[in-house]
Amino acid sequence: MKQDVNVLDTFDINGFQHDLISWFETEQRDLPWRINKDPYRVWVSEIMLQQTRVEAVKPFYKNFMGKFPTLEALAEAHEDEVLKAWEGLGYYSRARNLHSAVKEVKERYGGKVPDTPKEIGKLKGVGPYTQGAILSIAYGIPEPAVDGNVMRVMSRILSIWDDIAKPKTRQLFENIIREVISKDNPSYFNQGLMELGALICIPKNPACLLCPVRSHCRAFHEGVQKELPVKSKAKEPKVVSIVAGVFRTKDGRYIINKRPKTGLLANMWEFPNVEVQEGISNHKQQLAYYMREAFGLEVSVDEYAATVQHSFTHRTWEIFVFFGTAEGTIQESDTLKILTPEQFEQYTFSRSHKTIFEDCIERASLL
DNA sequence: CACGCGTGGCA
DNA sequence: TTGCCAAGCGT
Repeated sequence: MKQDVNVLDTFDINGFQHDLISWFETEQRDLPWRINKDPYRVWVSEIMLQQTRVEAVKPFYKNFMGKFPTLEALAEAHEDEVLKAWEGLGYYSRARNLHSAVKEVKERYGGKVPDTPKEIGKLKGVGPYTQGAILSIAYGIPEPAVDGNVMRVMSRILSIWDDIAKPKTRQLFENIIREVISKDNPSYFNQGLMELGALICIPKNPACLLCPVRSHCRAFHEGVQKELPVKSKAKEPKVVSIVAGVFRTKDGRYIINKRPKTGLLANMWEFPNVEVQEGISNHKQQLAYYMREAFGLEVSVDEYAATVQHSFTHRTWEIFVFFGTAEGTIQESDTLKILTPEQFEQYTFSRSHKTIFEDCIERASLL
């Protein structure tokens, strides 16, 4: 523990705090979650901002707060409504965990967001970063909120060469922040570090000449700001081939089904599809076989429609899409629906499957 | 600890 | 066009 903070032995903590907070006071962006310090509003913003850019979050946040303006409103909503409001933002378990945690706060804490690390850290979806962010921003409690920005900024300021991709490194920075955080204004200190990381101390080509704390920056003085932070690379995403069917019924509706409730894109709707087995080249045959085995449906797989590429951080989908038709009466269920194109609006899809609809529905209707 | 989990912007 | 991310968390 003491070893962690040896890097601070000759560091001007007070000067750094002052220069950082002064800069944040005048230069902070006007953002919808900075209107007040309502812990619920701060909480929602912190969840949405996980691994997501400010510009992407803004419209979702405004819409979400319009629909669920208070903790009680969100607690009383149905999960489907919450997920619908999250549609397109990504990382959907964030929405489910937030909803679940908000309900717990309502029931266990009478609707007041807890203000201790112990209690708040137990809430679903609230990890070390979010815990510190809510405590410092909403309650003014001097807890570290170490995210990617903070690790990048502080590794440059203190010239720390530990690999920030390693989980252990986050703890090193938490120990450092505990020493350097402003006890008078932990909210602006933490937000200032993140704002600096977003606007000035950016990953590539940091704007050091505009930086309010460059006089405190060891990497700048050593001329190594572009080599920090050290971050090892993730391995290559694997390519998964998928064959999917846009099946139309006689009355012009389309078959969709619901994904499993765990794993990738849990609970989202999609066109029926199956991973292409190694060594199988007849995609149409495999899809027809799958429809029979999975849904008990006899379908005709007709013409090739398109190949849709969709990349995740950890995997790439290569989706071969075919048009087809389904005969006879089909039994709808909780996980199988037959929709007119207009009805698609009411169901939640991932971006990749939306792409398929937009590309294919129109064309299928012309066949 | 390593991995799974989305999306859109930008060089 | 392709690669690299951006205010992490759960398991």
